[in-house]
Amino acid sequence: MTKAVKPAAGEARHYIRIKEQILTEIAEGKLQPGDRVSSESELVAAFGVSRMTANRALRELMFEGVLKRSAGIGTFVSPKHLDVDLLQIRNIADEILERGHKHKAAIVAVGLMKADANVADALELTLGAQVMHSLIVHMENDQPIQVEERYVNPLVAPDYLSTDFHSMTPHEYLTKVAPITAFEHIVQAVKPDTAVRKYLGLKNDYPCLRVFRRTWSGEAVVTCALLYYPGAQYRLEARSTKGPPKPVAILGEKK
Amino acid sequence: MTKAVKPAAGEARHYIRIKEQILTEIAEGKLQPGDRVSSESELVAAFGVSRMTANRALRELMFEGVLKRSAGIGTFVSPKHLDVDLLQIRNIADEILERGHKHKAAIVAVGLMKADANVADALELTLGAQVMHSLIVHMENDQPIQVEERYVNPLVAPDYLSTDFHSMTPHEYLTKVAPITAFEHIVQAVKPDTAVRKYLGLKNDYPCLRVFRRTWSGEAVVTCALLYYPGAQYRLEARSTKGPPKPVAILGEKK
DNA sequence: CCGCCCCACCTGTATATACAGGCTAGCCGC
DNA sequence: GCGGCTAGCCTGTATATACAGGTGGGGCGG
Repeated sequence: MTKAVKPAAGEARHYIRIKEQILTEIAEGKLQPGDRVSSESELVAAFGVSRMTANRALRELMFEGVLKRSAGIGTFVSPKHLDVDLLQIRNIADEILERGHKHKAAIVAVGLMKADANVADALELTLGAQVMHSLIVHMENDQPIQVEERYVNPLVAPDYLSTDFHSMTPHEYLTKVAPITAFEHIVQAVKPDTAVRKYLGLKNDYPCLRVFRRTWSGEAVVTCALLYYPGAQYRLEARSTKGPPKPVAILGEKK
Repeated sequence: MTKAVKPAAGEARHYIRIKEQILTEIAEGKLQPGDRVSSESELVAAFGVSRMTANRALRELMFEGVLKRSAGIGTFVSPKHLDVDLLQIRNIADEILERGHKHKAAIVAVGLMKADANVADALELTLGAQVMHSLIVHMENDQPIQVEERYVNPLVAPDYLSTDFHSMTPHEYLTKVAPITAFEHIVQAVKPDTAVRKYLGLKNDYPCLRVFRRTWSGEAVVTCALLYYPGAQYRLEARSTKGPPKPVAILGEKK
């Protein structure tokens, strides 16, 4: 018995190394949804850890929705759920990176403009006030997956326009400048207009989720954004006091 | 040392009992946000379990956002259990009545059926278990505005099928029988299939919001519903501490 | 050939123990 | 009086071990 010792200082914890390896293999496609993952005892042999450590790695990945486990059978990769959101606003770049893919932003337009009635209303500014505007297409592995049109309140984030959106998403920048204290989402199914179709490379009648999102920081509206997701899912959950938020079953296009 | 033994058959697992007690004390207000929770070794003494078991209970509650922990200091109740009140599920009949319109339900199908894989998974029942099913079209001023296909867990609401859905919506009945403690929504933009198109009287390529909703009452899944809304909006908001989420501007099909 | 039982493998839970490292209060020496 | 050291409490991680209960396959007996 090799009496496996604590990881040397600076090394990642054992259970984290196991989680990372499994996540890597999923990201690289070596493990596909539905595939069987190494059992606890196989991980014990492979990593030289105790079963409790392997158990913890797998159990946490189950909590996180990555794996499904059932006693007597084994551990399996969950069906991919690209959930756009879960009650907190997530950064699309992070989500893409978590899936092990490459994020790129194509900047279509950035500049100043005068608020029309809709924009002024949404940002709670007066008609004709100067607002900042950006139109960005987010790509996952060079495939467009989100059109983001954003209007920003210059009183809250005056330096917005000088951000390098290739290295930092608008959302990332704004949450750094002004932490979100409230948000509002309005979700609709729409037929995208020709411009959006072009950006996303969609056929004519492909339905899109359109999310209209406003965020506040204290009393002020920071920004409103129009987000178009082709065929995406938009997920949220909540619980009142206890209650178990369980993983996800999709209940597909039944029959 | 009392050589604490496995819990007797039927009893809840030790770590679950600890979690439940803490959650109960939070629910009853004995523990307020920011309060210090018993340390692992105090729980060891109080429950007669090993520290690993107490650790698991606290760690999972941290994962679930209920507690915050920091080494050397202790474990504390997290501020704010996200504002679920704002995210309440509303009854479509009430909404229609609030708009001053007339609500009517057209009952397409009601009955028992065996759960297929998708339904069993969603309701957390075994494959082939009997579930109750209903398919209802909701009308606003005789215009169809929602298709509601619902699967109900008979263990929770055995009398579901004998409800008169003309005078009470399924949702209304179910919330009376089993108060909701958690829910999950998955929203997608879809092209509805021919059946749904027929019920809603839609043209071919009209995009629809499809909401897949599950609700829990305690540990049990009460129901899962597939809701189709033609061109509807689906709105949610939340705030973290204060922050004013104001009414809505739509920022329509701009340009 | 069919059915039943048992065994091998898997996860779920629990225990006792150990070492690490963060944090704080209090003591002790200068 | 003040600064530094230490003891004690706390969480974080890891190990070896044990028993439970679900699942499926193979072998054996009728």
